[in-house]
Amino acid sequence: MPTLDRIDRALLGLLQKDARISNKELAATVGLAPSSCLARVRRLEAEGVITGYRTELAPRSLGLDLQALIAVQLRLHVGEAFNSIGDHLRSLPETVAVYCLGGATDFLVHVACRDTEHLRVLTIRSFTSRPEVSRIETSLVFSFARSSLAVE
Amino acid sequence: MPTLDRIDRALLGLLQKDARISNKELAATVGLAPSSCLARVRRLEAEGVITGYRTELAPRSLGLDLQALIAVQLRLHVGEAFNSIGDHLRSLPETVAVYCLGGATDFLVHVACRDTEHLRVLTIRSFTSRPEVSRIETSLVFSFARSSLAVE
DNA sequence: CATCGATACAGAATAATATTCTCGAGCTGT
DNA sequence: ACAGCTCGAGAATATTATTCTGTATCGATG
Repeated sequence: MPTLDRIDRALLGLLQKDARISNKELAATVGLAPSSCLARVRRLEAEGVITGYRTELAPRSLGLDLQALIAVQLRLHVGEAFNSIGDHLRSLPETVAVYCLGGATDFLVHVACRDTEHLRVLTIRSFTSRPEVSRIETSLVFSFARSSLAVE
Repeated sequence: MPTLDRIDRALLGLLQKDARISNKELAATVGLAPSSCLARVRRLEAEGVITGYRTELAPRSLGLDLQALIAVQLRLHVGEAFNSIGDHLRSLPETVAVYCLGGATDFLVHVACRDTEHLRVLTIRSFTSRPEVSRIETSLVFSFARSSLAVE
């Protein structure tokens, strides 16, 4: 379990905001030499603190004008059903994120669709017609904002 | 409204998976010269198709072992309340993501906490004690997976 | 049908950056 | 004090990003 000092946290804060910041600028901002800075980042990657670098896209630009959250209740709450439906949900091209939850709702799936017809077909074909699924409830997403984790 | 051709989509697919891929490798994979490839990426950024490059961290590594979804219902459904509470929720250091929803729930907030005590204090101090908030319902997040948007 | 203009790409040249390697400083425990 | 360790700096090298220029292609127009 890695221990993160002040410099590590500064690096993580900067990288969260801009994953493509150059190592040189990163180093200058935290007050390290580029070589030392690079070693730190490599270590954070190797230790699993950094799990990936992702590019964020505007769904609108891809013709995905409609986002929804689909709450899923399973019929049987056995391990197998959780795994199979979980994998299925994650593999859908419309899926943005999948939450596995405690409580009345078993899964919550964030999806991005072209239009209401696309969403309608999706819910039927990939949700309610699955044998593990007992019922679903779909909510429209008006807006969605991601936030950086506090590293201090 | 930008139109994306086959190469643009290939670039977006690759960048989603690894935001730090080098322009050289990107170019080689899609079959362009580095200069042309860079021009495309710059254009995608300028057009707003690419909204940012983010580094994904393991919450566990930051000592955030407990994630929750907090469903928020407002007392008054007026525009002002939506804006003020939305800004507030987004600004919390514990916030991972904020959804503004249609339906019974007005906001759904994904938070990451150190432990149950942290979560308890958070819900009271930053949620139920806000005047705009009517009631909240907190669900434990067992697992959370993000997915890439389909660009095809 | 020729031509103008715009767009997109390639390739070379240059600037900037990443990466590796070696060295030395500071700590720790003996 | 000394060996062993960690961590960072700085130089050298390799790789990459970026700019610039020329050329081909396509579409519209006279």
